[in-house]
Amino acid sequence: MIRTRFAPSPTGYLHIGGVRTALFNWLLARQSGGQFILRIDDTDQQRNVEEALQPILDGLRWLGIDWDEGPEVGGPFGPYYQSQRSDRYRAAVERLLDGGHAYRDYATPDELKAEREAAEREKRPFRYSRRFMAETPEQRARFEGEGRQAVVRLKMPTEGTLVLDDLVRGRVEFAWLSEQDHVIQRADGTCLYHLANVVDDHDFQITHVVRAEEHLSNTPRQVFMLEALGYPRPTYAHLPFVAEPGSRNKLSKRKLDKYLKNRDFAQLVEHGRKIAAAIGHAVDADGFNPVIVDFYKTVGYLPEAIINYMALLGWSLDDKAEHFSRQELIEKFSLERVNKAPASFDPQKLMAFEDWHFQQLPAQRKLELVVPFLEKAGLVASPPTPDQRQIVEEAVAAAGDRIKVAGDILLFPYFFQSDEQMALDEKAVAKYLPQSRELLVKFRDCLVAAEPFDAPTLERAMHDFVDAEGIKIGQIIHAVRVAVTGQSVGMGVFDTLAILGRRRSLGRIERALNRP
RNA sequence: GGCCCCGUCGUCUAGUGGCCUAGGACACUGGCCUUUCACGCCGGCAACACGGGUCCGAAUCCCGUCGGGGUCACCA
Repeated sequence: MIRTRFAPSPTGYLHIGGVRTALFNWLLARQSGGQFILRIDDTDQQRNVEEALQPILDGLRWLGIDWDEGPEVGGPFGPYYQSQRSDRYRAAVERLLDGGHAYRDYATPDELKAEREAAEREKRPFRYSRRFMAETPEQRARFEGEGRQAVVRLKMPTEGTLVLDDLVRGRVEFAWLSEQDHVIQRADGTCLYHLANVVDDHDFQITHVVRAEEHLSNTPRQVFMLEALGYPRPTYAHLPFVAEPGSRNKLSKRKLDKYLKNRDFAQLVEHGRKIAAAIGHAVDADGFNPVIVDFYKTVGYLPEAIINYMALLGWSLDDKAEHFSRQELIEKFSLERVNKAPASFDPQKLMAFEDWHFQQLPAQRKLELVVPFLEKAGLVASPPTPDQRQIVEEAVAAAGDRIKVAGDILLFPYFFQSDEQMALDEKAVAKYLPQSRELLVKFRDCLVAAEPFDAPTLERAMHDFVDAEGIKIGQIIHAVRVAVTGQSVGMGVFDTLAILGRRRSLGRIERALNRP
């Protein structure tokens, strides 16, 4: 029975790199009929754990990464918050102390710092001298008499090597000598992450520890602890991390400004901001950032597209397969095929996956996804009237793959705006309207006469008009578009006219003609 | 700096000694379609970090170099 876990800290946001780690853990559990556990690493007691956790939980749920045990669902091994498990950790510390695998250390931070600096000066690797180690009551009494306070440190071995068989890394060796006597319990009695991690993984019966590569170097101390505690060693798999676009550095939420210098990244952000602004969502740099999952949710990306893209960031099935459904990923995923090298996040490729997945959707589904954006933007009633629904349906169909993200419906606001509300792109107006004025006046009559007022009829009407006038279609079609939509780009003009209907089309042309 | 990890087109990757004059995808780019935009179609550019071995034969194995990253907290 495979049991995996994802252990986020309540930071207030779900990092895209975290998603990949969670996904791989989830996939592994789901494909084997095992369990995926969510544990909250909140040992550095913050104020608003619940508040800082909610976006993470929401993000995971939105992505379809559900957990069998953890916050909000409970489970037989709870609590699943590290802050509520301190007695478990203290008991483990006691056992480590009793077994001689850890010791109380009374060195002050300054004394420690001095040792570190001395080692650096002499250009030798630092290793704590254990000068203030206390293993007997007498020693403790003496140090405490000096007013010192104790932390608990691991008493790491000084010889031999640890051999780790990592599912993605292969065989990795560490010399015990180069490991530090890490602190596992602070002077105030609270425990540190590594200890908590080992205890929890054991308590929750985690069989496979799948986590980011940055934890590889931390593994020896964890193995030391779990062996000292008599726990079985889980199977480890250290994933390459998700890197910045065009670099090998770890992707970081705080470096958005730097990423914005990357053209593709800037494009993605700009596209997102436009949509977010239209629906009244705050677009400040901190809360609205493509490194965070919430960004995609806000803009209307498909969770299955993000899942698909993330799965391929460091994993592949073969030389061809690109598009996977959730179910296919569950069936095909394997840690053996996870890459070792970091994979950098490519906004354009994500968008390509989004596009593909969105175009797979049936019209009805697209409609459901798109309507909330129009509602939030105040372009349709909530819920939309039957007439509005009709227009949305036609617009989505006519837009075709121009809508890649649900929020892209806002590219076509003019269907839902009154003539007065519709914004005019002055540059487009200046470019196409003046020289086509006369033609536009004449073409108006074709629109009056067209029967029925649908795209094929209108197209025929325009071609007849063009033939009769002896002009090129370009001399009239752009003017019509600008007059009717206010823009120079968009979906097919005839579709646009048909969706707008005769009355509104004529009204807008009239309006354009009457502009000073 | 010590220790550990990593190194195939710009990016994600296929590749486990001959099928590789290195395949696919995204991006870029030329053309077609369309007098918008998007899609689609056809074509192009573009990589085994470097140097030594081993071998009849190396992107694939070994050694070294270089480069990148991670980690060395009373953070997680």
